Amino acid sequence: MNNVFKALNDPTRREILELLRGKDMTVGEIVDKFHISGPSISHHLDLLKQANLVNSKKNGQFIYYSLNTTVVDEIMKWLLQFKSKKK
Amino acid sequence: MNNVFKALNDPTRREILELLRGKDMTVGEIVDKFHISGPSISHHLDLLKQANLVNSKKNGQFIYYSLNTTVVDEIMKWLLQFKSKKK
DNA sequence: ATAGTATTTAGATATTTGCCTAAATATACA
DNA sequence: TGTATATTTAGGCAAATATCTAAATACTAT
Repeated sequence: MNNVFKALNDPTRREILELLRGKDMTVGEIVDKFHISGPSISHHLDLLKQANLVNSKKNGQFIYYSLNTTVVDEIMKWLLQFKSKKK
Repeated sequence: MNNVFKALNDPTRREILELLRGKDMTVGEIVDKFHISGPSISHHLDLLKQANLVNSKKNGQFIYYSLNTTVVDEIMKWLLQFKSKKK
């Protein structure tokens, strides 16, 4: 859970997730969407992966990143506890 | 939104939120639940307040902190976008 | 008024984070 | 094999963060 909130605590990483909502993308395609170096984007993707928010799949010399929404459910579940008072 | 994820990106602050789910608490009561100095807890509470995740109300020399769940809905709404593919 | 309790503000320090460039690795292709 | 492209790893630096102690502020009560 720690990794998840850490991953979400950055505007660039959140924007990457939103991009991936449209379609799977290679690192290079993602890099082109930002004014940030490749290595930095690579690092962001690594953190997103550690949080299980994205998957990656190698295809030739490209690596495609895609959304992994299984963790999203967990976050929502965690958040839901606050919508009901604990007795 | 940035403030919210920033506020949630700390185990102590998340634990404070969970504590407040049970009942409103004074700063001192919260401090007693952790092995962290008063000023540090005060700072955490400040960040939670900036994120609109808690409210505070002065009562004599005490300040009571309580949950504010209005932002929780916004986070869930943001998260929900990932559960449906963008066309 | 003085002393005591509750909380915040200020200032210092160690750790973490985000960014960069340069170098390393992996694959493709001529 | 040798060169170009895609991505990651490594190393370094500046800014942000979490923590602490000491001092300031606010209220209570003797």
